[in-house]
Amino acid sequence: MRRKITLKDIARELEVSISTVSKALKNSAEIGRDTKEKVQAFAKLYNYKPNNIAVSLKNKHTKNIGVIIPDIVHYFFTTVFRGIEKYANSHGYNVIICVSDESFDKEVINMEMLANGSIDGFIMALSGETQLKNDFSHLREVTDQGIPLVLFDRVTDEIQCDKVILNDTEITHQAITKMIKSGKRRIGLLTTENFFNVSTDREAGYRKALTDNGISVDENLILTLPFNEEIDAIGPFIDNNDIDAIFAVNEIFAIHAMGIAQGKGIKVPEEISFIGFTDGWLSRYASPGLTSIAQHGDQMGEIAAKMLIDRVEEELKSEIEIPFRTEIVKASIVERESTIN
Amino acid sequence: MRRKITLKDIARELEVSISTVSKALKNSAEIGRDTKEKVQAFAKLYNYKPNNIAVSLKNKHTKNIGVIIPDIVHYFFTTVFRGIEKYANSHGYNVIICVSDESFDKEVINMEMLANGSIDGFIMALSGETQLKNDFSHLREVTDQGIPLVLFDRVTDEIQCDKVILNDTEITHQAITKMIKSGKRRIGLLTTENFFNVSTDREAGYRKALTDNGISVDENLILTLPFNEEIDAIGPFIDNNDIDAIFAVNEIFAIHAMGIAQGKGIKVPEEISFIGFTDGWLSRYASPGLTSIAQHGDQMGEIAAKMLIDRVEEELKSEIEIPFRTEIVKASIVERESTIN
DNA sequence: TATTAACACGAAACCGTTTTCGTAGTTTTT
DNA sequence: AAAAACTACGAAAACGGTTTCGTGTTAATA
Repeated sequence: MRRKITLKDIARELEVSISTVSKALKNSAEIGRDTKEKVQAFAKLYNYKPNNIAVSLKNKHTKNIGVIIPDIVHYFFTTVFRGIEKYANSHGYNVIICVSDESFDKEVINMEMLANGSIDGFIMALSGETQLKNDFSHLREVTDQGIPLVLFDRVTDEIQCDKVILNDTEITHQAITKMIKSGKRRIGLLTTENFFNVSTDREAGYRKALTDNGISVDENLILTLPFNEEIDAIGPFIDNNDIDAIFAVNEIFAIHAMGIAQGKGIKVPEEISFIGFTDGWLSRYASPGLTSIAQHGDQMGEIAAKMLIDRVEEELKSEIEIPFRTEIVKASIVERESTIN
Repeated sequence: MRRKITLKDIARELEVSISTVSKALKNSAEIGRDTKEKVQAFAKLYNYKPNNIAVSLKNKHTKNIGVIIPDIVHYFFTTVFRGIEKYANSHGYNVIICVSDESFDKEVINMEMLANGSIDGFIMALSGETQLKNDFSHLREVTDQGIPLVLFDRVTDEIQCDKVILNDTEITHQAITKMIKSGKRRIGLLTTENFFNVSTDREAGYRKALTDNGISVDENLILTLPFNEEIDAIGPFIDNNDIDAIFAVNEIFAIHAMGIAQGKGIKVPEEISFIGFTDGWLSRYASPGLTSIAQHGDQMGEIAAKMLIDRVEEELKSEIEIPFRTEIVKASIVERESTIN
């Protein structure tokens, strides 16, 4: 079991000083040709790699970024994560990921674990509980310390930082308009408790699309489903409201509702059509295929990672403050067979 | 922008030495009551938290574990990850995750990035390319350095380390036997190139189940689908072979095949039944629901994390070598409507 | 009262780097 | 030939902790 070789080992072996070795390996002009070659050859031979931890301690930055998301077994978040990881890795950064599990406490604990030197900055989407409690002191704690933070998707106006969001309202407006254009009038909305900023935004798009098209909003057509998977309400909801289309704020609700409708023998999309948020595996492989809103998670992740890393590296070299930005990713509608084209 | 406070700051402010502060905060018996209380109060007031990096450098372990998986937008891997993260977090460890994207090179690069002090050990599933090339030198590199490694699911006999695997052969045997018991005789197998150990094992279970039940294996009933999503072959495969059941080594293949069969108007499960590996969202929300093999990813992840952390912490306190173990997780069959009960 | 033990704390080494600064020895300049 | 300027390298501080060991004070023992 070969132990890792250090600068000190090389220095001792080659009878030069540690500083000489360090400089030689960095190709410093201070060091003579022969010494450089000797050191570099030796280092290569013994496969020397600098110890990341020591470098981090010295340089005061770790090349790690912390990601905190509410859930990992979730299509959208995994695609965002993939985008983050891709961008980060190609820029020499590693990603430490923590799952808050929609819990405020876990979110706080995870942030505290990472905020003590482990990472150069955070990328996160707020947990459900955090949005519900409306308590962001842990975020402020972190930004006050000068640790860069990028929020994505589940964001808040309470915190001044970089953000990446989707044009939720707009894309919902488009989707609902599309349904109306295809002749639908009694369009149901399946949504979650509106402490989620995204639910609120999507509902706003829904309402505006209806009124813009001269249809008054029937509150009975808006079904708020609880946090857990309590979805028995969908059946009666469809039956009692003469519904001819359903827009759902997530894939699961949409697929579920479509399954229930099909079970009742209602024809999709002629009698009832469906659109759901998140263009994931379920939408793709449902039968009929589910028309859905592609959130371009990979793109959101890459943008978030770029914003964060740009800020981290800017802060290293200059003292000028970069203003906070909010980038908006444009969603798109992926048409499949659950809607009338 | 308050900077983080250090031991040195506290020492200066309280006019004691750094070592006294350090000991006081650790409640060392060496330090007097009054001094301890003074230091602890001050530390609490200014929210002192030790710098992780400095502690890591000193202690030579980081409380980080590295996870390398081939894909993140993938139900099974995310559940394993969730298990790892849960166990690790509750034991004070953070998880750095890298995605190899089924690429040998990325796997190597990721391992090298992390193997230089960033982590105390690895948990990984081999990339497709690695299994194809059969080149595990990067793993050996790491184990030779004494860095603990746990392989899960996609493993290899070439490397001596802890492993967590599924009883692939056995559960496939059970599933196929179940199909036979329900009257099926022409059972198709949808599989991938057999450089994946899991594909090989599952195929072995398939073959054995048939012969054990007195059915000879018809090689035409085994369809090997390529790495990408080239699945046009499924339609003709069903048509030409008088197939009455299909077992697929993953969820996507199964769902796809079921969709194609339904498109042809073949009745599921009466005329053709389906079982797929991975009990994910697709299986749950397909219509009819897909009978599937639950791999208990959370459990695999927790076991892997426990094996790794146990080994890391054992190595800290004693020099005795723990023998390598292979834990086998028992899959189970989740029955839904795509099979005859 | 002299000796020993217990107590409370500080100095310093150490983890593995990076980086500033000082200085022999050599070369160039005048 | 003396002064100035390079060249090539080493010593040492620093990053922020942990830990060993030494020591001055006080309390207990003989």
